[in-house]
Order: sequence, then structure tokens, then C-alpha cells
Amino acid sequence: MVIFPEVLAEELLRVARLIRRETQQRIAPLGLSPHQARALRVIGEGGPLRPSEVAGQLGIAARSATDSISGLVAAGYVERRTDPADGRAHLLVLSASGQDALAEVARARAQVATELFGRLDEAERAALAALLGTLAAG
Amino acid sequence: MVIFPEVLAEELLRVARLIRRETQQRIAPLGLSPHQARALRVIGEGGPLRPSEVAGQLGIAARSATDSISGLVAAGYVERRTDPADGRAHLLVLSASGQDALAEVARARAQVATELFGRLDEAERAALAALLGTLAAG
DNA sequence: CCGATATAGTGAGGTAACCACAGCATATAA
DNA sequence: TTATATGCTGTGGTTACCTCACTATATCGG
Repeated sequence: MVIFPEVLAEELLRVARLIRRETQQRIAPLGLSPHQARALRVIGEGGPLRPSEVAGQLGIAARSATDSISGLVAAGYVERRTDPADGRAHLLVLSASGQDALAEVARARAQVATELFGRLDEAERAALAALLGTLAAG
Repeated sequence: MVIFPEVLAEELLRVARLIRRETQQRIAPLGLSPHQARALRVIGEGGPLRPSEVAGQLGIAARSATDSISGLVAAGYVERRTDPADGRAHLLVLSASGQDALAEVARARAQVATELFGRLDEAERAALAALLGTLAAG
């Protein structure tokens, strides 16, 4: 039986949509949009970062990062400090509640992934990992 | 070797992103945003549809569909007709150039999928299809 | 067959996430 | 120490969404 690539793409996108939708629902109570959750993660995992660095990691313009970050600052999740090494630059760090929120996001993501991929047995998960590895490589 | 579900989710999302980005680049020359391409597809494949039906299939509010459709109408891809069976309603159909654009979109999507999944052999594609089927089922 | 009510689409107006460009403050090089 | 480059944000614009209010048409009850 021949598998058409279009069908594979469609199915893969469907599963991706499922993951995103499910995750989004679970982080919604935190008052975080998917976009904010991403920024929070970048800042939390990247240590103190400048807005421009955050923009780079998010793949958006520096100007857009400023806005996102302002939202996180307003929500009390992120603190803006002046870079002691460069008075023009800011350094962003998570506040305590920002760290809590990030942990909560990680928990939600893990939960969704576990529920979904728990339908596969160990061998299937290994096979899927290998296949995805091949596809993501390029 | 144990495969963590989070890692699988991350990899799968990475591949999905790759597909979307690549496809978007190829349909950009048509002047279609991903969102417009989706609406075009729904209208093209669903036969004459009302805006509210398009909204339903896109998972957006009826009001938002009006805007999207207006864009497609302005671009000459879609025609708005009055439903002969209900003077309040419109029926949307693709124009000739809309059909061309839709075919072009389909071609781009097929091309991307073929390039990507061409890295897998027949057995691997079958295995991936089975795995994705299991995941998408829920 | 006619007034009351429901429905289809759109105008008005708002938000979030993006963008480019201009401007301000600070840093660095000549 | 003046000239230039850099980091961020203000201003203002776009797209894709939303709700609410309105208009035009349908339909239902009497």
C-alpha cells in the first residue's frame, strides 16, 4: 500500500495541532498566551537575556520582543534590569512567580505529551523518534 | 533507551513548523497568507459555501470569516453571490484564477511533502503513517 | 397576510502579535 | 571629543482575530 506524502504531512500537522491546542488549554489558566509562554521559556532557560537575544530566539524583530516582554513584565513574570556592562541594554530575568509559571507550563507540556505518546509502546516511541529525527535533520 | 514524551512532542512540532514554513514560502508568490490559503481551500473543496459555513470549517467566528473572504474577493480569487434560496445569505465560489491559485497551493504542499517524506523509504512511510494514525485517533 | 421573532451578513470598534522607521541614550572609534 | 554605531522604545501601520449593534430577509403564529 502506497502512502502519499501529502497525507503524511496532513496527519502530522493534525497531530501537531492537537498538541498545541491541548497545551494551550492547560496553560490558559495562567493567563499566558502561547506566544508569552514561549518568551517566558526562552528567558527562563536562557538565563539573563537581552530583549534582542530573546527576539533572535523567538524569530521575531527586536521591536516585537519589546512588546511581548512588556506584557510579561506587566504580569509580574519578568523583571527588566539595566545591563551593568552596557547602559543601553536591558537584562531580563524571571521573577519568582515567573519561575512558578514556567514550571507550570513545563508540567502542562509534559502532561500532554505523556497522555498522547502514552498510546504508543516503548518500541513504537523509539521508532517514531528515529523517523522524526530523520525528518527534522534537514 | 527511553524516549521521553516531551522530546517526541518537541520533535514533532519542529517537523510541523518546517512543513508550514516551507509551504508558506512557496505560496507567498501567489500573494496568499497561510490563512487565506486555508480559506481558499475550504471554499474550493466545499463547493458553494456560505460565509458562516466557511467560518465553521476554519474554526473562527462568522465575523472574522467575512474579513478573510473580503480579502479573497478583493484579490479576485472568490466570488460572492446571493443565495437564490435565501436572500440574506451569500454563496462563495472560486473564480477561475481562484481555482488556479488553489491548484498552485496544492502543488506546493505536495512538493514540500514529497521532498520531506522522500527521505523515508516505503516501509518507513508506512510505519510513520500507522504511528500518526494512532496519535491522531483520539 | 401581517406583525413578532429569528437568522445571515456586515459596520464599528477593540485586542494581540507582528512590522518599519524615527528618536533617545549610551558606547566606542577617530 | 566629536562622529558614529548600537540597544531599546515611541509612533504608527497591518493582519487576524473578537464582540456588539444594525440591516435586510425569512419564517412563524395568529
